Amino acid sequence: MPRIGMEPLRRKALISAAIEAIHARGMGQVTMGEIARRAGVSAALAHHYFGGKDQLLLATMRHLLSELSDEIQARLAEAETPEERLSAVIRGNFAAGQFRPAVISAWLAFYVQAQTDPEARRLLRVYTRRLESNLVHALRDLTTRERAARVAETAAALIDGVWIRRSLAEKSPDPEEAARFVEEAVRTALRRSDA
Amino acid sequence: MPRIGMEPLRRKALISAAIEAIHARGMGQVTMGEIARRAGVSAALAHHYFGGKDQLLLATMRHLLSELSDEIQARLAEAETPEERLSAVIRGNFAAGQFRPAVISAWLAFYVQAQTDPEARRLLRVYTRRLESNLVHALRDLTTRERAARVAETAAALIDGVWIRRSLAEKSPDPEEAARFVEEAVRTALRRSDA
Amino acid sequence: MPRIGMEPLRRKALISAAIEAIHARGMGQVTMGEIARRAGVSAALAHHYFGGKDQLLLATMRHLLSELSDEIQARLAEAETPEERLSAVIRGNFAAGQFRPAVISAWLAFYVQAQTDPEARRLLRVYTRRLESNLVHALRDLTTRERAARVAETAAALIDGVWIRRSLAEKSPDPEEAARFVEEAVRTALRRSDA
Amino acid sequence: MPRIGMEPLRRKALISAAIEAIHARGMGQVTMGEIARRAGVSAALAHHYFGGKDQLLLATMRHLLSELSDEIQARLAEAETPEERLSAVIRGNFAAGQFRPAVISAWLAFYVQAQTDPEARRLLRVYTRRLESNLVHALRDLTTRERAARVAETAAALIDGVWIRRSLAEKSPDPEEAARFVEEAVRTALRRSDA
DNA sequence: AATGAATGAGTTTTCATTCAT
DNA sequence: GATGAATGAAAACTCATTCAT
Repeated sequence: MPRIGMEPLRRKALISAAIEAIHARGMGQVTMGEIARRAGVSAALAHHYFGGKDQLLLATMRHLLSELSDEIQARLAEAETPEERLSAVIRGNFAAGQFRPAVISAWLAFYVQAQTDPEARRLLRVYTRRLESNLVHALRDLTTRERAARVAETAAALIDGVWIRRSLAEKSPDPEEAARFVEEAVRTALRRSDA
Repeated sequence: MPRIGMEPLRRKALISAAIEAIHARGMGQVTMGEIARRAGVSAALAHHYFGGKDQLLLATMRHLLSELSDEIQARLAEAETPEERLSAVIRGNFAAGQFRPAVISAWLAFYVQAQTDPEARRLLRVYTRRLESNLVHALRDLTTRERAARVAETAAALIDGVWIRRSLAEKSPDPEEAARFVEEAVRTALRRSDA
Repeated sequence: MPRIGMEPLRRKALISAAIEAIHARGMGQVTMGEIARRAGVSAALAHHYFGGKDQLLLATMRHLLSELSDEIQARLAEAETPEERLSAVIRGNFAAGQFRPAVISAWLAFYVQAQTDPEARRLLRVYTRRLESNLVHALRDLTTRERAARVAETAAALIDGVWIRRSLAEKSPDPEEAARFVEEAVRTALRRSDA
Repeated sequence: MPRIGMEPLRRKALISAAIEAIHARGMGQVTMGEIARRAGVSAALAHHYFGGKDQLLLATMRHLLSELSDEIQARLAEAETPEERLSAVIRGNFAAGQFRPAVISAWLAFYVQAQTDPEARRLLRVYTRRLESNLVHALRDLTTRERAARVAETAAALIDGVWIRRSLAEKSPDPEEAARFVEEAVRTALRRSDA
């Protein structure tokens, strides 16, 4: 069933399938076969497009990272006050598309991968730095420059921490509630640091 | 040359080897052979002792959980004031034995495992609840009961968040600095919530 | 962009590419993709033209056999004395077009193929018989009929033996020197058998 | 069915099986599975012992080369005159264990392999040099030193050439006849070179 | 108790081949 | 006529697990 111009669609389908498969089976157990089956293509095609399991996984993470970036940029574009910018960064991280069980599984797996795989680590650093830079930028007008860095780190840690903890909680994660929780905690840290 | 009384030593050696192997190869790639080789025994023996790969990995997890618990309990036993108890919980989480690259890799791997494996999830919940309970207990005398729960959650998220972020940073993690950072952030949250 | 009259050119290009590919990767590892890429066409087209890998390889063999035959016939056409005819056969086998590393690899590969593949064996027999017949014919006027057969076999063995040994030697093969060596050895055998 | 001390036996069985399989299927088509099945073991074991297909093939050739060497050395040990030494080298190359269709297939395949695989080429050089050295040594007392080198090369080419040609002949190869043919041809070359 | 030997089951990977355009 | 797309089938290779010793 070869049709022309299918490559981009197949690639997307494979990446989506990879996210679901990682969630369902766990990163350690996913096979190219499983992912390809979910995407409705042959394992051979997945290989043809991505070159191998590791590279499909990296492509998947690049995709998630870029989606996350888009979520945050879209919110930042509409933000007008410093408070809104701060909120945009936090809420972007808990956007509906991101804060889903399957995506969380992929992120955690990515953290693990980053421990050993240099390319994964590099990608993760890009995300980390971008988050920090966004936070520092938003906080610059809300406190002194020295405090901004420290509050930004607190905020980043809270985002990651809440993210992970919520993803392991019994009930399915509630993005709105999680974002609100982080926002309030950061606001608290911020007011305190004004004093 | 089997010697009597070797079993407990071999079990410990295998668990340590598992932690190192997870760090070196990544959870997805660890093999019984690799673990056994690092422990200086045959793969067949590792099998014999633990019953299988999954169970060896779970035993490793239980070991880490119990070590963490011990670190915290030891510090709590010496704490006399509520502030010291709070500090004990935080610092226990960043204890030298815990906050090492290999152990961090193993912990992250277990977070991932917990997304799909019920037994791993159960074990991780035990840790989560114990941490929360320890925190709430320490905070009870420092603020109102309602605020205690919220600050405890903030503290827990900060611990996990700082933990992960530091473990992925360029420079090798500094337990003392990390603990201090979390302590200060929690103290800030606490003072603010008094107001 | 199909153009008319391209087929014969493409066929030749594919056969040349096959020879190069066999040399570069070894007969066992050649793939249609590799050959097609070297010829600058798609694997599908190579398939279309030749009907399959085996048949492309046999066509390549037929091509080599026929080139060798042409080399010898061209030289025989110009030979006037029995000695010249003998020389023509020997030198034809070491003609520049034939005695190149890539072609040598292909020939050896075909020898191997001929061990198991009946069609390849049939083709190789044609070459063997033609060589013998050419030699016997050239030798007929130089010695007795009985001796001619024996010297022809010696000559044939020397041609094949020198061919293989030179092609595997460290230095790149020197056609002129190889041909002269065989010629002299055959002349020696011939003079001796006169006695 | 694991029994202790089986490794050397299995290795030998696998090498024999490889020789037969190469003959039956052709080098390009042999699979580890086929070889292992012929040896009565699992493909996994073949991998375990040899590390991969290429290495099994190299091990097979090392085995054949060493057998050939043994055949020649055994004959040389019993030879007393220069003529007997010369005969020992020639007949060793056509020894019953060597001059069998399956072994011939393996050798040819090895020649091909040597075109691209450096390790195979290295091994082949060892054989080539040893053969030449044996021949020159045997010829030294039969002619002048300068002629010895040239006759040795003729002899070596004859051995290889007859070997290959006989292996492609219709009738199954006759070692005795082949050896006699080469011996006579070499003797002829030798007598001539005396003059 | 401990291990080397052995394998079955499964995974990645490669390719010739086919098909729609 | 020519190709990119797609796949089935088969191969190499890996590994947890079992078994005889």
